[in-house]
Amino acid sequence: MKQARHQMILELIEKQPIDKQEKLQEYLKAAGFLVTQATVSRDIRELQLVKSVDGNGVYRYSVSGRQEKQKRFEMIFGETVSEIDYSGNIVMVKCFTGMANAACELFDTENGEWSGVVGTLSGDNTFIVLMRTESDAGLLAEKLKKYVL
Amino acid sequence: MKQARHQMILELIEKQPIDKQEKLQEYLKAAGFLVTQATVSRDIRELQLVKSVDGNGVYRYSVSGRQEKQKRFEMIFGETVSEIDYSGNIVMVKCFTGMANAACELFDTENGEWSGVVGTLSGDNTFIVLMRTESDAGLLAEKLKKYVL
DNA sequence: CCTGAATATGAATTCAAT
DNA sequence: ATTGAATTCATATTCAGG
Repeated sequence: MKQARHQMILELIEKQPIDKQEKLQEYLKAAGFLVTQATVSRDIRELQLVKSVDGNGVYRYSVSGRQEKQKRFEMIFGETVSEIDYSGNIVMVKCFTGMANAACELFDTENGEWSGVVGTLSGDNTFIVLMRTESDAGLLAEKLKKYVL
Repeated sequence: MKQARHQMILELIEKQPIDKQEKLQEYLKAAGFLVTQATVSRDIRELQLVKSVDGNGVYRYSVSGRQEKQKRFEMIFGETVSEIDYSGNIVMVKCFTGMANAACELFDTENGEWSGVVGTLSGDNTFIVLMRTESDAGLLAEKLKKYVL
């Protein structure tokens, strides 16, 4: 139940500006989800939504910047990277031809997420990540593998 | 007064997690700004801060994703681009040597901000933006010029 | 664990004053 | 235009029950 409701909430808040939980609650009711404001409050926390203010002075719930960034990363990384491996303290990221630069830039902009990164170097088909230690390399490789489709 | 207070608020919320306006109010008092919760509420709206939730379940006020993205764009674009011009429906963005790809990628990721963009093409020192119409090109050039230092 | 009802807490707004 | 005091409104939490 909760799963589906969360999904619906995400859809609802991106379609129209919703400025209060009560309103969201109504939309949910219309979609067949009978819940109280208390539940909506919890859902909003769990989904890490934020009540932001849009230019003028209009409040609306929306997904956080972090989440958008993360989603974007997952999507693009998955579409450009074909394989991850590592040896010693170097992680090798194999990409579809010509995609390595883009993938590498993407990886770089996402810095702050990764720890132990010394630097990156990109060719056409592959980029490498030089890590502080071998164990850092292993951990990073594991993490990145999750994004490969 | 308000200007300085806004600045202080931005500094305060990034130093420590602040989960309610009352707490922000106290920090402000410590910094010599005597205001009420009502004013803090207004400041927060004017600064477009959001109350977000960080991984665990900890609320904190922070600057919105949009703002961060915008700041980042201004900073990098200003540091990589040297000159903007246009002719017909093409905008030419001259960059410091070797920077064009990065600047162009940055421009692309900021899509949604620009209207009338057909596509981009990057060399080493320059990238071009093909626009729908000549007037689109003029408008974009004007906008982008503001970011050149 | 998930939820609702009631409640407590937090935040926005109104109204008046400057 | 900016603010504070009081108020209303919105949201988080508590507590109980499934």
